Amino acid sequence: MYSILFMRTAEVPDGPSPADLTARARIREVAIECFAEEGFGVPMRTIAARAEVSLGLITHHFGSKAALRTECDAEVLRRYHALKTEAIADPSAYLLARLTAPGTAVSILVYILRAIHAGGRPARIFLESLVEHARDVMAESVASGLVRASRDEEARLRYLTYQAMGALLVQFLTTPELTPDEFVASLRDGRSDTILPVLELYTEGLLTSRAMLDDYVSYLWEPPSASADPDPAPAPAPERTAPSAPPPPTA
Amino acid sequence: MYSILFMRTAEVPDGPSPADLTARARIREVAIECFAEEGFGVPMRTIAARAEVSLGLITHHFGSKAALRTECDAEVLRRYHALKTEAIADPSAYLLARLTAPGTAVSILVYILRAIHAGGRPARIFLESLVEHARDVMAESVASGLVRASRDEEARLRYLTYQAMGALLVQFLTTPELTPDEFVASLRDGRSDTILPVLELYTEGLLTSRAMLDDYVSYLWEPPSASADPDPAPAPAPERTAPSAPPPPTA
DNA sequence: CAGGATGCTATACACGTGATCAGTCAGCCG
DNA sequence: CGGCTGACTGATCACGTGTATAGCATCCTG
Repeated sequence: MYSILFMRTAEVPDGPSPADLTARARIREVAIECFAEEGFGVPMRTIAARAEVSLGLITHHFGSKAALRTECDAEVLRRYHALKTEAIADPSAYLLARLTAPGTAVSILVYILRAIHAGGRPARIFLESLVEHARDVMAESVASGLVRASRDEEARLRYLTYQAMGALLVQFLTTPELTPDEFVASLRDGRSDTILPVLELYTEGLLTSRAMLDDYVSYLWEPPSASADPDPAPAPAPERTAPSAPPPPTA
Repeated sequence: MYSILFMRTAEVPDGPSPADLTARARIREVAIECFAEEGFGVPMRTIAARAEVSLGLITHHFGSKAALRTECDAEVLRRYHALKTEAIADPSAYLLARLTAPGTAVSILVYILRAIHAGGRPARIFLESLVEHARDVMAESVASGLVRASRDEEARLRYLTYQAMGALLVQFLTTPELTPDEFVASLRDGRSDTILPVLELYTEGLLTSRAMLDDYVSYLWEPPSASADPDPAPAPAPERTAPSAPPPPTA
C-alpha cells in the first residue's frame, strides 16, 4: 500500500549482452559501469582493460575522455527516460522504487548519482529530468487526492527532488566501501531507517503550529515595508509562476 | 518568527587576521579557504602561492597534503563547535541560519559541504557533528511543543540532517560558478524558493491520508509472517533504541 | 664569535594521467 | 591481384601532481 514509496522489484530489460558486441558499444557499456563504480576519475586504462581493448582504441572511437563521458551521459539519460515511460504504463510506480530494482537499473541510478556528484551542467541536466518525472507523478497524485496541493507546485517539486536525491547522495558518499549493487540493495531493504521518518514527515509534518506558514504566506502576499528601505526585506520575488491563490489551509 | 528556519545575520568572530601570522597558521587558513573554494583537489602550489610561501614549506610544516587536510578538518570542526555552543547561548538559533551569516562562517559551511562531497570517513565525522547538533535543537523544540515528537527520534534526526545537507549539497554542486560567498548569499536571500516548500512540508505534510503511516507502524509492531519465511519481510529490526510507544496519532 | 637549530626556498624526482602517432592487420572494392 | 580504408595496437610524449633533497639565511645560545 505504500507503493508510492517503495515497491516490489520489477524485471528491467538488461542492457545489450556483455561480450559479443561491436567494440565501440562495448567500450561505452564498460565505461558506464566504470563511471558508476569508481566515478568519473577512473583512468581510461581501467576502462580499456575491462573492455579488453587497447587504450588507443578508446580515443580512436571517442576522441577524448570528455567525449566518451558525454556519450555515456546521453545513453544513461536515454535509458532513464525509457524506464520512466515504461513506468507510466505500469501504474503505481515511483521512480526510486523502479530504479532500485535489480538489473541494469542500478547502474543507471548510481550513474546519475555520480553525475550529480560531479556537478556542473551534466548534473543540472539529470536533475531536470528527475524534476520532470516528479512533476508527472506529483500532478497525478494531487489529482487523485493522495497528495495535498501546494501553493507553488514548481518550487515544491524542485525542493523535494533536491532533498531526496541529496539524501541519497549523502548516503552514497558516506558508504564508499559499498559497490553500486550493495548500495541499492541497502536501499531496497528498509534497513536504512528512512521509511518511518519519511512517512511521519509526509503525513504529520514536523511543526505543531500553523503560525509560521500562515505568517509567511501572508507576508508573501503583502510584504511589510512597501515603501523604501528595500534592504532588510528580501523582495517577495514571484519570479517564476506566481504562487497560485492560496488554497483553503487544510485542503 | 520563523526564526527556527532562518534568522537575522549575526556577527561571527572572524578567524585570525589574514596576514601577519605565523606562516604555519597562515598556510592552514589559506588551505581552508582554498579547499572551500576549489575543493580538495586544489594543487598545493595554489595554496602555497596564495599563502605567499614556497611549496616546500607546506610539506615541511605538515608533512603531506593529507596531513594538511586532516589539520584543516580538525580546525573547521573546532570552529563549528564554537559556533554551535555560542548558538545555544543565544536562543532561537538554527544551524543553517548561523552558518549563512556573513563572515568566516561561510568558509565553515562550504568547507563542511566540500568534506561531505569528498565522502569517506571525514564526511561521516562532519555529518555526525551535524546530527549531534540537530539532536539538541530538536530535543529542545520537542520539549517546548514547537515540534511533534517522533516514534524514532534518532532516525528522524539522521534523515532530516541527510536531507537538509543533501539538498544544500545538490544546490551547491549545480552552481559551480558561484563563489562560496555568493553561494551562501543566494541562500540567505530567500531567493532559492525553498522557504515556502519547507514550511508547507513541515506544517501540513504531503499526504492527505494517514493510512500509509498507520499501516506501516502497525506493521512494525506486529510483522506479518511471524513464523518462517524471513525473506519477503525485512525484520522489524529495532536495532537502535526501539521506537518509543507510538504517541497518540495527532498529538 | 662559533655553532647549531629553525624557517624557508629552489630544484629535481617519481608517478599517474590523457593524448598522440607511427605502424600492423583484416576486409573489401575495383 | 592492388590498393585503400578502417579497426586496432604499442610505445611515446607532455603535463600536472605530491614528495624528497640540498642549500641558504636568520636567530638564538653558550
